[in-house]
Amino acid sequence: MNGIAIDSDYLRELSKELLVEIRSLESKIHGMAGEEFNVNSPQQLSRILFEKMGLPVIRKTKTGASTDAAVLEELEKAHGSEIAALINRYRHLMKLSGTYVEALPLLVHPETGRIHTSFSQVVAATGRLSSSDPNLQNIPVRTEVGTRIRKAFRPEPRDWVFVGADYSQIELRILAHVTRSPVLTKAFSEGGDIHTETASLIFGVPQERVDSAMRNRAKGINFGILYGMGAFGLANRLDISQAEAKKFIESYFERLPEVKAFIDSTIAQAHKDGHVKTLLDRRRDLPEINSSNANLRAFAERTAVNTPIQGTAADLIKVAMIRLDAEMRTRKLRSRLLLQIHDELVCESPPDEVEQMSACLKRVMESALELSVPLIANVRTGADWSQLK
DNA sequence: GTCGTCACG
DNA sequence: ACGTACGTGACGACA
Repeated sequence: MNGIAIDSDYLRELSKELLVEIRSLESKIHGMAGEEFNVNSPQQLSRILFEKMGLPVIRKTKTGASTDAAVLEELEKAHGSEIAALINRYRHLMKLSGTYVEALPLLVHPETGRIHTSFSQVVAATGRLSSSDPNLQNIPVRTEVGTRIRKAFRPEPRDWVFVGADYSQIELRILAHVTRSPVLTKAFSEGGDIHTETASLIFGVPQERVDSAMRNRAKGINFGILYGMGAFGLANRLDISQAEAKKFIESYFERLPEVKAFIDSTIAQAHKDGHVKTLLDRRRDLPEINSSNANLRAFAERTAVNTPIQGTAADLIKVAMIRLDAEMRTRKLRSRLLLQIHDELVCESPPDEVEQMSACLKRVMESALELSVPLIANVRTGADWSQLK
């Protein structure tokens, strides 16, 4: 209903710049391939890389040899393929140009001058919202060009300010709550860095001795736990051997036995009930949890572990949104809630309401549910969306 | 319409 | 022996 304003002129300028680089990359790629072809066609690209240039096939898809970003990276690193790096950059720019820079200005509503996404409450099986036409929950953020796209989103009127708030480590805090793990609880209560803490624990070194590689591995495990990973998945994600990954996982469960117990009991309960529930009793049926097909069954078991966590986070932020709306009405604020991005809320406020909205967001989000660990919401303000990070 | 790919949490 | 981390939506190619 509210919609969010974008600077279309700025995006059109950005578009021109990106197209110049895309054309230049394209002709370099054609030059190295020795012929013109459609770089956007995985089929044609695959013929060039694996047949004409004789590069090794790294992984297969249903229909042929994979050319995804990880494959191209490997071709570059391990086989010295210069064309691979250019293709990855080309793909990146095409993606951002086609999906965002070109598309968004066409979606500005003629009467409101804003972009109006649709949020659905009934698509995602975990209880998350989903956003479409356009999806404003997947606006780029991880790269330099991504940041420049976020700059196009501006408060309107122009002297207003974006106020954004995101939950810190919401899913791991929920894991701490549902497992009652003393180790996780202590880490979150003392306010340290959870991945460093985890690394210290599973590698048996003091936190000051945890380097970035160790922290990264611990981070991989922490996320993997939430997704029901196995050793193979973790090994791939962290680019380590399966045996090594297995050791990390064993070490993790040895130090955090309550997490292991939660996973096992959740799966057992799912087999009994045919469904799992979130903290606020949202239910997800798992019709394939007792399937005789091992793949389907394993998938359902991972889902059984993930859904109570992801779904509780979804419940939690919905409670916060309802209370925020109530507060805004009570206080007769002119500020508007614009976006929800799973663990984050983005609002726009007139200058004289920024302080009040910031405090309100923080308080409402942090008190949405009383868990056994504190909830932390970090609030930021900015003159465009890129400044909220 | 399906596939491969890739953007986000 | 096998496939292999959860949840989404959108794009271009191709049939």
